[in-house]
Amino acid sequence: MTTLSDRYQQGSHRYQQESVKARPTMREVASLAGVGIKTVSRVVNEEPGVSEDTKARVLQAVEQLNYQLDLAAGSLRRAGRRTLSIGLLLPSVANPFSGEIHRAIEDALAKRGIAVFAASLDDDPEREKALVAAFLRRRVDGLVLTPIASSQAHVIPEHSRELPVVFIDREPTGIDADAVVSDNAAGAAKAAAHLISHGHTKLAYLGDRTDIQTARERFRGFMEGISRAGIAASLIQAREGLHDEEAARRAAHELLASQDPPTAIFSSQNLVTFGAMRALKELGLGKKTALLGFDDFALADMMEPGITVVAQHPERIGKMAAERLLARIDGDQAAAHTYVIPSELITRGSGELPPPN
Amino acid sequence: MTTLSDRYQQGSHRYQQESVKARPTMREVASLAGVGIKTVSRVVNEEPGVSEDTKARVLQAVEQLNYQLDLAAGSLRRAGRRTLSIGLLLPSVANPFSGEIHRAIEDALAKRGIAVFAASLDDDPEREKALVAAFLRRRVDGLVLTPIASSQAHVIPEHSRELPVVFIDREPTGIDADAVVSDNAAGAAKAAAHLISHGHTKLAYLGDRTDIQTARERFRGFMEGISRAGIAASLIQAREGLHDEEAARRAAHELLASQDPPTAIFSSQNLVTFGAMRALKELGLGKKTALLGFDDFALADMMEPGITVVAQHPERIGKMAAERLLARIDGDQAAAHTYVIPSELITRGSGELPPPN
DNA sequence: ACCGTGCCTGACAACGATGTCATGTAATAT
DNA sequence: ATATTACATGACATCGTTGTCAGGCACGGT
Repeated sequence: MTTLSDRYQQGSHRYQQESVKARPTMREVASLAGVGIKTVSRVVNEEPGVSEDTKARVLQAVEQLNYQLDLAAGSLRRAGRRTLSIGLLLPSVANPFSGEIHRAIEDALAKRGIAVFAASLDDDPEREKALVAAFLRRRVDGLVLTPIASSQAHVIPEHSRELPVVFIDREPTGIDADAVVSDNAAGAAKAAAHLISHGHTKLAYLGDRTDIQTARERFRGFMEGISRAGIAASLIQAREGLHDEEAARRAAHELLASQDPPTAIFSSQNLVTFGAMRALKELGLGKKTALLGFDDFALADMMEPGITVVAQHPERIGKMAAERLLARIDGDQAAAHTYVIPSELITRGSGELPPPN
Repeated sequence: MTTLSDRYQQGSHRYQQESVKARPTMREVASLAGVGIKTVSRVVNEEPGVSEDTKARVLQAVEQLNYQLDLAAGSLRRAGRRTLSIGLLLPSVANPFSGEIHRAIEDALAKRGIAVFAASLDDDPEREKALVAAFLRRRVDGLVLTPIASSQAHVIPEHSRELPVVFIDREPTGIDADAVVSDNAAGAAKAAAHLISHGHTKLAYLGDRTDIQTARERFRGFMEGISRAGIAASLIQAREGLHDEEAARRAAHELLASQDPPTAIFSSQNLVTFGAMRALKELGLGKKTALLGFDDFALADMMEPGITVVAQHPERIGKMAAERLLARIDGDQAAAHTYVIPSELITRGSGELPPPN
């Protein structure tokens, strides 16, 4: 039944029977302070209705024993069974774009004392399902996730539909929930228009795997930008399904070394942009063929020439996702909505190179 | 008493009283399967001693109700009170170096079904203390943390000394625990030797804040490398306390624009390297003054010239930290030990530029 | 027949906290 | 003086699970 096992092998951990006293419980604090256990609960949770006097006594006992509330135990009984934790599912925690989103979410939730479980999906639908299940078993108060499976309908089980979920980066399918995404199509269209405005007509499109929704959106937007400018789609050379740097490098290399090479390249994603940069460098075309990438990256301005990009705003995506999630946790019952964070064209040189006359 | 509040404002979340049935409990599964609750527990935890027959019946009920075990509730009673979660404290989850460590740890712990709470410290001792406390309240099974406070003695409360903790990147102070670090001093010495072997004698050292242990180690190692090569320390221009790119840029700019500029620069950290690269570019010295940075980074090989670095191995640090943590969780009582992950010099051009003759 | 010996199984208490509710006490209104 | 109200407090059941332990049953050996 379990695809990824979620148990815990019984270890041989022995208790240390030394002088170290065990973590104190609320009961012990209560008896030290000479009050009832419920009063301690009120004090540590800053609930009203405790006299200053008693409160001081309790806090003193807390201090003395170095008492730490057990949130997990409390959540068992707490209204709404809140655990003060949420699950965050990213393509990979090692991915800098994801990292920025993660950070924005952490900051927004820290104010409310909510901790974040993070996990990496690797664009694998199996993992998506298994990790969502793992977080559900931990009774997280909400989920922020980058969907990958073709439908999220079976990812979130029936009885958990009331669980607040916000999708990021990509819109979900088969389920009705908030989403926060970049304006992928509009951004790509903007890129096309920019290259065209610099005189290019022979454009190349390098795209990611087509099972990724954003990749499809960017392709669609790019082609719309092309057609709006009155350029024949037949002039466009498109290569899709490029999921890593090496594949992108090869594809770019082939295109550029062909009879009739494109004069400008649009790459739909970071790794693809890197691959294209490599190919351009290999062929000595870095300062001749225009390049415009989707996604900003560190040191883009330090390249020769600087790389022009359509930048997304991961920190705004993260912040918005956290806000929506909090609103849902607080009971917002409004209809699901997709929030679009506008992208921004940042010119740095590579996208402004003119075509050879 | 609480510096960073860790409570949860009572929301106005209303329960949906619709047809959606609540999350099922073990008791419900038991009664559907016609068995005792403990038997269900045995089955879902894959404990031995249940007949195939009963097991099948239970699994069928689990399936039918879409039952999900509540790990938090279980951990209340479970031996050793394991929560199957750990806390990870990084400089920032948005930092790519931290991201790679994070990923390695996640992968190593996922096999055991352990989830990771991640949080960012921003090199702030206050946050370190508050976040450790927050994780302690969640009864994590262990902690992996990048220490920042001058002593960790008061960060980990007395009664939690048995809690498995592994420090990464920097060694802890005032507490006896495992640590996994890079060979900072040796790596920096290697860098010094490398630059010297290419004929440089007028070297500059650009370093981070001196309250950061690794920064001090790298400085120490660098100066040792210098003196081992028989070069007078007076020939070295050192600037420390550079914590961001802009400060590093300014410092590098000043040094390079002085009367007697260095012919080679060693930068002790990523952001410092970026600042130095900027200064070199501004002054048109990118292909004249040698540069060698501590820490590898994306696109280092795409620069003109490629940037030579002493690369750390974040994925190995993360893996080792996770392994040590698991060992401690499983009861390993061996004396605390610091594991050193060797760094690696990667030559790409910038570090091999000769001094002007 | 009788008694161990395993193997399955479930009743029950307990984990550490919070929600409910009753109680006690002091302050205010009548 | 008595009734009313407000506040402070703690006893108790309870959240969903796991550890303990005792009981029932079938089997084989005597």
